[in-house]
Amino acid sequence: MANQLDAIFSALGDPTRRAVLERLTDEPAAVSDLHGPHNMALPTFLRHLKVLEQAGLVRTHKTGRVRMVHIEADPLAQAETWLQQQRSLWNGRLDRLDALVQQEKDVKT
Amino acid sequence: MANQLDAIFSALGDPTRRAVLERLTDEPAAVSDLHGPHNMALPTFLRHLKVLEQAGLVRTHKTGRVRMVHIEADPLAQAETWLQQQRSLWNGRLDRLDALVQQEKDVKT
DNA sequence: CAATTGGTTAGCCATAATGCTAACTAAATC
DNA sequence: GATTTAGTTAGCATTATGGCTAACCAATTG
Repeated sequence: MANQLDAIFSALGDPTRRAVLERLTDEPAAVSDLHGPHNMALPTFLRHLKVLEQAGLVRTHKTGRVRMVHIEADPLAQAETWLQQQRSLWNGRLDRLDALVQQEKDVKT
Repeated sequence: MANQLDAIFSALGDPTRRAVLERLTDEPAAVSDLHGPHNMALPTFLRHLKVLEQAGLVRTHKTGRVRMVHIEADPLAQAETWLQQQRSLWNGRLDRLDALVQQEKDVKT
């Protein structure tokens, strides 16, 4: 995937993965704990985790036989920034439209 | 796809589609104009547009033989809201951690 | 040290996504 | 009315994604 944003947004485009992130905003958790509520085989679930990890959205470290997973705020912020930029450009456009309308009004009076 | 967010985030997870949206924040455009800068066959590009449309990110209407495409702000806002919620929960958690640390300090003094 | 627990690896299958070309329709223009 | 232009539809090939089972390793626990 070319862009970092590709990986981030793609990762977010799956309900299982978003649910994992939602859970992780609360506190870090072990792989099995995260797996618990999701009705799928563990290896399948593990691959979702790997997608999140490769997008940089979570990090993990293993101690003993337990792997702990914690959320990483930065990539979420990146995604948010892109969206905000779109909105601000969009708003800028609306402002310019507004200005045009004003101009029209001014001409007519 | 279960959730609306699935469709939105998945659609955003592709550089061509994000580029189209970036272009459309400026002003609406015809299909061919949008296609111009992208090095792919028109039918392929059309399918990207369809993905954006099904996610509600753009709307189109055809007049004569030209189909105009314009951006739709709402779904972008939805995505942004989800990200903001995650961040605010995350911040809440940091605040609680902070409180714990403070408590520790207080106990020690 | 045997059994359990937590996680991992490998391999398979089905479906969806992304790219293409070829052939077509319908509107605009010459 | 013939030609060009804008878009559409159909069909094909390749790769990515999301699910599974089976077999395995390594750390705990009994």
